[in-house]
Amino acid sequence: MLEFAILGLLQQSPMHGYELRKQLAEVLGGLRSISYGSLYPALKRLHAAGLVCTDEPDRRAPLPADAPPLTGRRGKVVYTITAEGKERFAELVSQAGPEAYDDGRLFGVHLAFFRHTAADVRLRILEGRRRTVERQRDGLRSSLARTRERLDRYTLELQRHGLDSVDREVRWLSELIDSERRDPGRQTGEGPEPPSGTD
Amino acid sequence: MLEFAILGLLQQSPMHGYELRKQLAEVLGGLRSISYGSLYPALKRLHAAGLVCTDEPDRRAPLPADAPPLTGRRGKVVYTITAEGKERFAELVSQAGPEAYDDGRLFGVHLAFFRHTAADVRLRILEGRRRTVERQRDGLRSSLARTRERLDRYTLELQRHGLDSVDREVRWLSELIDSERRDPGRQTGEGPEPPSGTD
DNA sequence: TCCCGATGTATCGTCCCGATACATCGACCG
DNA sequence: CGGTCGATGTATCGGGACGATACATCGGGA
Repeated sequence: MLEFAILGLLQQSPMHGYELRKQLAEVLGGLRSISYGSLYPALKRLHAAGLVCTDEPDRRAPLPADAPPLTGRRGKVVYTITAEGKERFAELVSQAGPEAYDDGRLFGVHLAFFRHTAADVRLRILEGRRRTVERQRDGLRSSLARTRERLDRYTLELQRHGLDSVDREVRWLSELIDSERRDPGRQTGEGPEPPSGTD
Repeated sequence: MLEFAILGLLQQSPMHGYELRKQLAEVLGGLRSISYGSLYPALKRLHAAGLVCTDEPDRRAPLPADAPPLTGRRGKVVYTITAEGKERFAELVSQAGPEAYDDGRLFGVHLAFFRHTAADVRLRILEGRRRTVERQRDGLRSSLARTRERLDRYTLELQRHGLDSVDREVRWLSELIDSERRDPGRQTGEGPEPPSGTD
């Protein structure tokens, strides 16, 4: 998930971890920002996989355990996406497996990079997500109907509010889907499928 | 968090892990259910801490690494809360530190056990949560105002929807708080503070 | 009878998080 | 001129939660 988001951001321009985190928070909807404990390991994984590279020479690897803990100049590290990284990102964008629908955050990241996504894949993702949320809504609704008498006021309120939220999300997704259907080619931008290519 | 929820459920009646998971999903708002990878380690921690006990004799500990992987009868295990567990739960309920407000799930669990919670603590928790969500809302709102022109339609929609959600949550909390203020002693039930005790 | 799905317990590797430590830089102030 | 304070910036650690998976039991239908 995080890797996907990082690749998407680095595709736009090279960045520091710090900056990356801020952009990430912005893209993710502002409410939940990513922690450094997630970000740096993710960057390390991406670097190890050759999907990003750094301008930092090699001050990273050596450092034996007995050295005083990193009291050498620790400069900024700018991360840049590689050609493999771009390939991988395009792959992730176009595949959009069903796991993208269950996790709201992964869906959010996908949505944030929709301008890199082909119109048919966009529709697939939106509908998949709607299906997931609809299932949640139905489960919640029947659970609420089943347990209406057994539960106290607070639990009931919590479930009512939750049901209202998912219900609104379904409607929101439906609006997005409708608008997508009305005007499929809206702003694909730089997707891997130019509109002239009819496969 | 999970420990808190488990103790709260076991307080009502002893249960299997499987059953516990279903109840948990119900209490948590139905949308996100807990996985066994969380549940069983949590039960193990609680058992190690002496907060719950099992009816299972001791088929658990031995089993050296070279034995064929657990081909002995593995029966159901009923977990029961201990006296220490009840104490701990009452402690967690009444303390309700500020960390309860940041995490929506922890807040949800607290809310689900509000009938075990004293009225003043209830109010404190609700207001703390509202403050957290208000901050989220304000941050999101200003971020949206700042970036309105730079972002594409999809990201904007995502943020608009997110803002709408937190806004609704604030209003929902405000209604709960108002109703709580109007009628503080509503249904404390079995809280550790009987209404006659004026401290 | 035999298999299949629901029930049920348990672990593994992985991801993510909060807390923390450490380092650099500019600004403001004495 | 120097000091410190907050923003910027990199990095790790322990722990919690998750998905996937394995294993076991039991009832019912082909």
